[in-house]
Amino acid sequence: MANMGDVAKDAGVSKSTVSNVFSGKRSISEAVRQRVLESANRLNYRPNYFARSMVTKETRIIGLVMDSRKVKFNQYNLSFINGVLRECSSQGYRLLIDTLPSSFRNKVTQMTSEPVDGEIILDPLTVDERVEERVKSGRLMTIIGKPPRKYEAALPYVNNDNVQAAETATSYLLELGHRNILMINAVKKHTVSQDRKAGFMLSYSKRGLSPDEELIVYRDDAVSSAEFGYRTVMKWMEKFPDITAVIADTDQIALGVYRAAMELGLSIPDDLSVIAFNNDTVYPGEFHPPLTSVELNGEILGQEAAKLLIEQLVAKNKLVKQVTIQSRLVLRASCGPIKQGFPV
Amino acid sequence: MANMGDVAKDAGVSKSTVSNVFSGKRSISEAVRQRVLESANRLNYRPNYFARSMVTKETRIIGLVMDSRKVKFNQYNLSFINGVLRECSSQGYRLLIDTLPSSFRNKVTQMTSEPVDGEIILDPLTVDERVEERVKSGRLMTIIGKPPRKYEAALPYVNNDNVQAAETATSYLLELGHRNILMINAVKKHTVSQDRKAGFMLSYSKRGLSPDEELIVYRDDAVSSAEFGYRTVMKWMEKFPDITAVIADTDQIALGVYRAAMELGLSIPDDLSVIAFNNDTVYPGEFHPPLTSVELNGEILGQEAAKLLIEQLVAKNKLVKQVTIQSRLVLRASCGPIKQGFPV
DNA sequence: GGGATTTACAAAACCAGTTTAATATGGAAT
DNA sequence: ATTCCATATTAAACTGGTTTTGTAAATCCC
Repeated sequence: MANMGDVAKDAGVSKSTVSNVFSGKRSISEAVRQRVLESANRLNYRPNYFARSMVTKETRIIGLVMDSRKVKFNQYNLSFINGVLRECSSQGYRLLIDTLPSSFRNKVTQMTSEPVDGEIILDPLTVDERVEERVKSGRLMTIIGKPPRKYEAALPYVNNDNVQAAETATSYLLELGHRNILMINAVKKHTVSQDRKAGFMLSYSKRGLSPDEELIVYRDDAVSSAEFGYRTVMKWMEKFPDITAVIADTDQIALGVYRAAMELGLSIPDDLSVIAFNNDTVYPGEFHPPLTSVELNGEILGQEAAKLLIEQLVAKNKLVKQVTIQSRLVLRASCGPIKQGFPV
Repeated sequence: MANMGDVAKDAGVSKSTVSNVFSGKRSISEAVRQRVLESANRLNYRPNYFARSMVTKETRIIGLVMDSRKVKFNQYNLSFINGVLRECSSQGYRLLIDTLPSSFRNKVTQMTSEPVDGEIILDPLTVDERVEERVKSGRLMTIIGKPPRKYEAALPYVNNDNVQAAETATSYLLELGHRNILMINAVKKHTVSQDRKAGFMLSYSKRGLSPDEELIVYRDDAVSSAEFGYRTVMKWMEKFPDITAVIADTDQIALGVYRAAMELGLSIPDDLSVIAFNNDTVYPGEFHPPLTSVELNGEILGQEAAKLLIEQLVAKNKLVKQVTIQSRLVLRASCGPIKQGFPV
């Protein structure tokens, strides 16, 4: 592979001239420019990515960091990624998926700086060592979701207003007369579950009510979403037969809820109302009856996160900015007023 | 940020000693090793990724190249990615998503070598400039799917046996007595559509039959999958009311087919049999009746592709290897024998 | 028309690592 | 005691770019 020196020699100019042709930083006469480009083309030369990055200290690569224990994107992550990707592509950044297990990364021989200008963190936890580590070494990042509380004021992030979202969903059901609402929440260690719980509680307390906290269930990430939704409803309905509504963490959970309802002979929405938080549904028309849901706009979140990060990268005077995307409740046909008359 | 020289000075050793501590290439006495590591830790030092890569000529990054016109992964791609990711993670490679539009990449000031050791190409086209370009500059790659014909013998790839898969699906329907089968094929310019067509035709011709070629429809990638499936069935059933079976490119297409069937008052499988090619279904239980499908194992394909690429990267004596993953027809409840008696 | 500024290019220093060649030390083998 | 060899360490060269500094020629300004 030809290098800059080879091209310089071939074109009969100095290395710095070739450099300036390719970086465009200093002016070069058109005649020389053409001669250099011609030589470069003949020698099939392109500037070495690393040599350049090493001295400019800029990689034009953004890292995407996910929970290091799982190495698998789900539907939920996919929407973020697509948003991030769109922004990266339009601003000329590449996206590096960071999945190396920390066991690997901590081996002395593997220990290196990360080849990125900044990173986007997915699925923040209430105590998150990925964040700790990056704060400590002063690396730039943006979080999708709410950061661990101790960094909430210090880090840029994009998030839905999850308290609000949960409150809206809960209030809708309360207004329909439901009182025993099963809340299938996100995984407990994820920050989002705290906000959802808060919104849920808030909605009750604003009406002078208080929910049975046993009806707040946290997802177990070892079980598949649909399966967890199914099992939870089957189990809880047995213990609390007066449940008349379910709020599900995702539409995939809701899928399991639907299946359980069918199996229990419960009609949706007559016997059971269902709402789900969701990103961009894959199969929007696949629920019968269509699923009432809180639209979370994952793709927008991803795009805004990338935008925010890149803004930080190019800014000289850093400032911590946080973006909130409002979600909205989309009414379809899976919720109805509570049945009057005798309980089942 | 501290560099190797700083650490060397702090630990009272030479730069090359520090280098060897971190690379593990030459032996260092335990006492010195500890001293260096301590200094490094105190100075919060880690070796610079680029400086190292520049001289070792190894990045331990794999590129994932998708169709540059679309900057969006679909469900179908997600399964590949997860497979690739799994392999990368276990072998210590990072994954770089390459989405920069060629308009960007071809600007002189943006022209650089790619910071990867090798690449995985998604959705190969019958004429594919991404492949051309990489072959010309001698870059290592592995393709998921069948390469353009002219490179079929020259490039490593992993693929399903798509001729076989299509033949199996078609034969199953022909054996059930169906003769007018609507084939909703992949996008025409994708190589996979050619193989699917071949298998479809082959199945007919083996029985001395020949299909109405008007019943082979190619997907339009401008329309969403489910929507395309829906529209196509609505349109074709009007023109060819004697269609009794549909083979769909993906399960998402099948979703649209189901919807169309419902709208037309056709019962599945009594009036219409449906088969889909699919990767890892997100909602396996979501079809009523459950969808008979050709399981394509996207995740395995992705993993094998990464394995194949990494194998190439570390091998001294290059050889072109191609991997075929057999798919299998999973019978569920969406196909049945053709109805006897009067046509509708 | 003479000084100031701009333009076009080159030489050398620099970025942060690795690799090579050279040297010192200690132990085993002859 | 001398040779041989393995181990441990270093100085210097090298990777392939960019940036700084320097300088000659061209253009600008009054």
